[in-house]
Amino acid sequence: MNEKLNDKYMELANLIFPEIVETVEDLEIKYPKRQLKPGACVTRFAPSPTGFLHTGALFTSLVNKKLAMQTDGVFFLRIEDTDRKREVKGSIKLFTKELKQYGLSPMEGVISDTEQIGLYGPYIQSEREKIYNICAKRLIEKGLAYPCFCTTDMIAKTKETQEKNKVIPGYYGVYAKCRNISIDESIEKVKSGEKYILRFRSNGSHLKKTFFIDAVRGKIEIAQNDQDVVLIKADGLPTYHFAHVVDDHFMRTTHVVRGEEWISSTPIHIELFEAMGFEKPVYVHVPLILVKDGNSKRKLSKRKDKEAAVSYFLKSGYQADAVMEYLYTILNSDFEIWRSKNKETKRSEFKMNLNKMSSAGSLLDIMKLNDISKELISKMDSKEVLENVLAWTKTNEKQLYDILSKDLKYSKEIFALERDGAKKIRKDITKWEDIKENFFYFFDELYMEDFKKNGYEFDYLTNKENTKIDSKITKKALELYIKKYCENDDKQSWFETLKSCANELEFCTDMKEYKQNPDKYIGSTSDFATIIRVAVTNRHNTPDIYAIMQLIGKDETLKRLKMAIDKI
RNA sequence: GGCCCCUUGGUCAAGCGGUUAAGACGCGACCCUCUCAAGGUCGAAUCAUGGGUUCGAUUCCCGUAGGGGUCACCA
Repeated sequence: MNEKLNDKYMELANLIFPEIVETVEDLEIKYPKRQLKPGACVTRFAPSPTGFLHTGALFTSLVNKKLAMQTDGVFFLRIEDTDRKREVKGSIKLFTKELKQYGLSPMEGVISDTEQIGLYGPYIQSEREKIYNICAKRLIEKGLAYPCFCTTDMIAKTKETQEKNKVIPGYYGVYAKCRNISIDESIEKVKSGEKYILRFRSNGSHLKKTFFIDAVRGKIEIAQNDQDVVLIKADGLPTYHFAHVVDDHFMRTTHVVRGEEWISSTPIHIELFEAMGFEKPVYVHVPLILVKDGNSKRKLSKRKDKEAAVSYFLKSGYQADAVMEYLYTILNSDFEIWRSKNKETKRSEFKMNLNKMSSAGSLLDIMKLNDISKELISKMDSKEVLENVLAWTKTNEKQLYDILSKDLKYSKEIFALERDGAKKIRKDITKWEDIKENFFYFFDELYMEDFKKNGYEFDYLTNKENTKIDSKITKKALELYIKKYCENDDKQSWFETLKSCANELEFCTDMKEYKQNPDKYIGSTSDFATIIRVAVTNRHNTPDIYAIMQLIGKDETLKRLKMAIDKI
């Protein structure tokens, strides 16, 4: 009796896959276990080509690659393009490019839009149809998969009824119509050319528990899968679940690192691995990166959040390095402590520990990224800054690029200010996008542009509380200063001149004295300097004003001072 | 709604039965100072909640609440 049933299964399998002659055993030989040292982890990043690289995906890629690197394992890239409807052209090219930009290029698999390397390929799922079919055939032979002739409409109706009757929705048990038809009938239907898909015959029960050890969270206990999930869709391609099991087995993945949104479908995967007789990988479900939305948090959304695209950071002028450094702070809780003790050490030497990964999703903290980025840029010398700024402006801010390129020596000098050889390095560049706002006044063209747009920033002084400084005093100060200004002064005498001017107009040149008796004076040296500063740079917050005057030169300085007198 | 995951200051978080509950970002004050940034010093701010277990719970267990995830011929 049993033998007869087995024969029927074989018949069905051959009917469905007549062209498949290879077996699972052939695949085992073709894709043998990898010869790696004990403990080496084989990981992969497996995105679907639906657009750009997502920030959350960047994080999982990081964990994947890090895990492989620190164990002398392998990190490969596989493309999960089994949903042809959602495919966006050019995604693969973009993914590989963006991974590279962030230093996360795969060591194996898809390495560009035209190349794949490695012995476990093909690494694009649409090219692996045959492999899935071989495995599916085996499942049919074992009676663990069956053709389902239900239409999507029928299934939708069943679901509706289930929801109305408050039973768990899905294709399982008595609701799995095609599971329960006789095998002879199945064979007949296939023979007669009825359309079908392939479903898994689950033996699980949602009343029973299954469990797995998650490398981040520990033991996770969930109800067994009891759904007869789809294995092969109408278009002949597998669903994620089936492809995951087949691919990660034959690509010999040891650690499946993926976002925590996959936890709830893991029981399906477990059952599928067991049905195929494959060894299960270690699951590493990493936390999601969240974003604040009103009072609550939510997953970074491709549609709503610009930060969801990794390109956003580069476009804004963050360095990939800063983004990675930031990602490390959520990667392992003790990274920041390690970093404070190893300031100059490469991140690659930091040992990641999956136990120390937070299991709660974390909010993307732009302020923290800013701080990291600022710190990183402060370590560059002027040459490096200039190179980076040129590279960034070339594609993102052409006008500034052209201006900077005109006189590279001068451009380098403005970045050298309070940087090269300085005891206290100026830390005011967070990202390259800030450059224009911070340095525009070094260029006449941009200075005028800013003036026309915003006018002078003298309000900073005249609107201060209890200030005695008004436009009349401002004008007087500038008139006096322009007479005394001498471009050949060294810094010391420059400052003396400034102070004497200030003194003449009853500004206090002694800060302590001024603080004690502010009423006795018009303002302080600092206020006086601010008047000059605003006239020359149109900003009240700039680096050393003496140095700026030296750099832009006498003519430009005088021109701006005069202009200010005129325009106030 | 079912199931699962998560819960220490505004944010990232250390802690793993006894701590003055680290540190970082952010915030505030002061110092320094020609402004701003930086730097220095100091400060405000956290164990979601109710029950247990225990001599003792932030820590262990159970419940509750809140947040998140997931319930496709999408991944």
